[in-house]
Amino acid sequence: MTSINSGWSRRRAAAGIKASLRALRNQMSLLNHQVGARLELRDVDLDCLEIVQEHGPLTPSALARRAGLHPATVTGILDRLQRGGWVARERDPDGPDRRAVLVRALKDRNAELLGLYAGMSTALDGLLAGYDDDQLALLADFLRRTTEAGRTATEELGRD
Amino acid sequence: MTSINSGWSRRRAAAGIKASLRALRNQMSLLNHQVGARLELRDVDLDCLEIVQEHGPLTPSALARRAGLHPATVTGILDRLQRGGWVARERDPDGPDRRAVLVRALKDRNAELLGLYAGMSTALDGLLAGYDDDQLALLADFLRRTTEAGRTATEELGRD
DNA sequence: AGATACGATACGGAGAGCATATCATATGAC
DNA sequence: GTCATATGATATGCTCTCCGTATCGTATCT
Repeated sequence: MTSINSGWSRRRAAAGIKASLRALRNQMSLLNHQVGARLELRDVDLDCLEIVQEHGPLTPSALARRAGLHPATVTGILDRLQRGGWVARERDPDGPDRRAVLVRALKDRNAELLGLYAGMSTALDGLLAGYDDDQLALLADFLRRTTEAGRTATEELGRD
Repeated sequence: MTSINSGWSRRRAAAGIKASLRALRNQMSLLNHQVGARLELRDVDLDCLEIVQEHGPLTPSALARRAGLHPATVTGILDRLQRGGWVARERDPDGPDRRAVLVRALKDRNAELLGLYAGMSTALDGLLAGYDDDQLALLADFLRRTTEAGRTATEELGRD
């Protein structure tokens, strides 16, 4: 009895978490859209900027692969990001591949960006204050592993 | 001493969670992008479809407000979603406002959509199996409250 | 009733995204 | 080495998206 009920309630709980995850992604993307509008950047520009900030410096083609975009599309995105002072294109004449360009995230406008996320950041601070250290660690670990699962799933869909 | 160290480590933990949240949003959007590509839908189409599925049926203008888009843009998005059989536009001649259109999510292609998310869903099932009921409840509550915080932050940026 | 506001969409222009071409550089076979 | 082929980044041109505005129908207010 207990095990049956338990299995059923766990399934419900898991489904609920998946739905919440979808809703969260959607809401955060809506927030990103507002932020991008203030900065005159497209959603995809912010997506790419985030990749460069987290995984950069990298080449435009590596960025294109990671973002699932055509290399020519990335050229246009980088033009906008560079024009706005968000990234720099670096060519290294002494590098191993002189065709390659390295895209590096600049910090010049970080404060501005942080400012636009301030509302969310403050709300999160308040929310997180209600958790003890163990719970925070649990959340961090869950987010990290879910992201990793997302990366795998994305790559699987991207192949072919 | 302990309180100072504790405060400092909590701050680090909170910052880490915020960064993980950003990375997670980004990765899930990349996954969505791949899903959308398979369905010949733009990212924004999937965003809107999700809103309709979760908060619908609603009018195009309500959807535009929620998504932070121009009403004319939503017309085009709904054209694509309708053409693909994802939503239906309903006009109710007996409704309180005969100008209004109601956008309703259809279930016809739900299985197809679920299939594209299957990789992520399975990975999540495995991940969630490692948590007990209390931990699942903690995660669900965190996701729900974070989404709510995101909604507030988005609305604040959207006003003006 | 008339004036005004609002919902949805048509239309046109600016620009995004991408397939392809181009040019420079790398890599491999011989 | 030399030639052929592959690869990185970007230019070019085409299609489609997004959005400002106009339009049409309906609702609301006085």
